[in-house]
Amino acid sequence: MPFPQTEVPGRLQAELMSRGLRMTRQRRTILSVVETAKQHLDAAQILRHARKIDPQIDRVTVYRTLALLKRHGLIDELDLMHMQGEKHFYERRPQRDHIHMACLRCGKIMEFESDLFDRLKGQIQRDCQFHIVVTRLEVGGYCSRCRTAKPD
Amino acid sequence: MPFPQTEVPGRLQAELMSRGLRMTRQRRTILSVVETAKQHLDAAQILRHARKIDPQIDRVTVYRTLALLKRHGLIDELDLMHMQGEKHFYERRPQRDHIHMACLRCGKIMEFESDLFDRLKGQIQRDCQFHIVVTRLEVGGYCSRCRTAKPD
DNA sequence: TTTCCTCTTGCAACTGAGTGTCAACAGTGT
DNA sequence: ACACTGTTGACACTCAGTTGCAAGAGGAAA
Repeated sequence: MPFPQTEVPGRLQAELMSRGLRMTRQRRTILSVVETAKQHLDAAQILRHARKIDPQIDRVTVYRTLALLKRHGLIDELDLMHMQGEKHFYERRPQRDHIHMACLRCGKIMEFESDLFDRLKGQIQRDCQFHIVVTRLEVGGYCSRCRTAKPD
Repeated sequence: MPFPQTEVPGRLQAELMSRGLRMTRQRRTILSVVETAKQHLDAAQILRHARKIDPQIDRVTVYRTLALLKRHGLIDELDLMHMQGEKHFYERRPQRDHIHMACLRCGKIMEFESDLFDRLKGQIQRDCQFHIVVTRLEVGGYCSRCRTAKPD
């Protein structure tokens, strides 16, 4: 996911405010959690982190804030190939889309940017006359470490 | 999704039997539903269709059979950008992977095959030394009919 | 600073997809 | 037909996410 250090802290908050949305104590908390996350977090993990800062925060507020951020295109929702049940994971939307690769053996999530991916998106827009808002490319398989000993 | 008419009827059943799995009445029913589906169906829809053929069939059996087919790589599971809640949709695994495009306005699902997509997968395998088992590329946006009048 | 409007929150109850357990059942090879 | 073993159906359960509503809190205007 985008390195926290390459991002301006408070960017999500600034974006929401510039859109005229109310900046509440709870939203600030949840935004800071999402913004400083070092892995992909699901809603329950975001709630746990947020409660370390503000123990009163409710899980409903987390869901609502994530929905808000998603609606405004500020975060992306990932499934990570449903490797850990049906939960969804979240990450700040990066400058450039990337691919998520999930190792079916060790569970590691890897990310990959590619010109071909960018070109593929361009082809879709042109050939299908489809205006792309969001993309999600997830790949399941075996990472270099696990591929030599893959199951069944 | 792959046109039913281009597929050998009973292919899924033949595949499962060749893998030494028991061919029960219920499995035959569910397989035929999946094989002849004309759109992407979720588990509940597959159950409903299956019950028209065999009213005794239980939803647990549908879930178990879908899991079996998925485990054997005979069907793919789709999220279709979570446009209709959290349900998952299923389709026979086609010869060649394709991209799913979901119109955020009218809900239409379109499919697209692309050499660039095939090349991208090759690049991932090479550059990341990642052995790909399954891919899912879903795109959300606005189709040609809806793009002129897209919301907010 | 205080007021007031409106949006947001927390709570509780709910929904709906999917899972685990276990006794009864039914394929399949002999 | 038998017996072994994998499969099914019923039921209760889990867990992510949603809804409705009264109370609370931004923040713009006075």
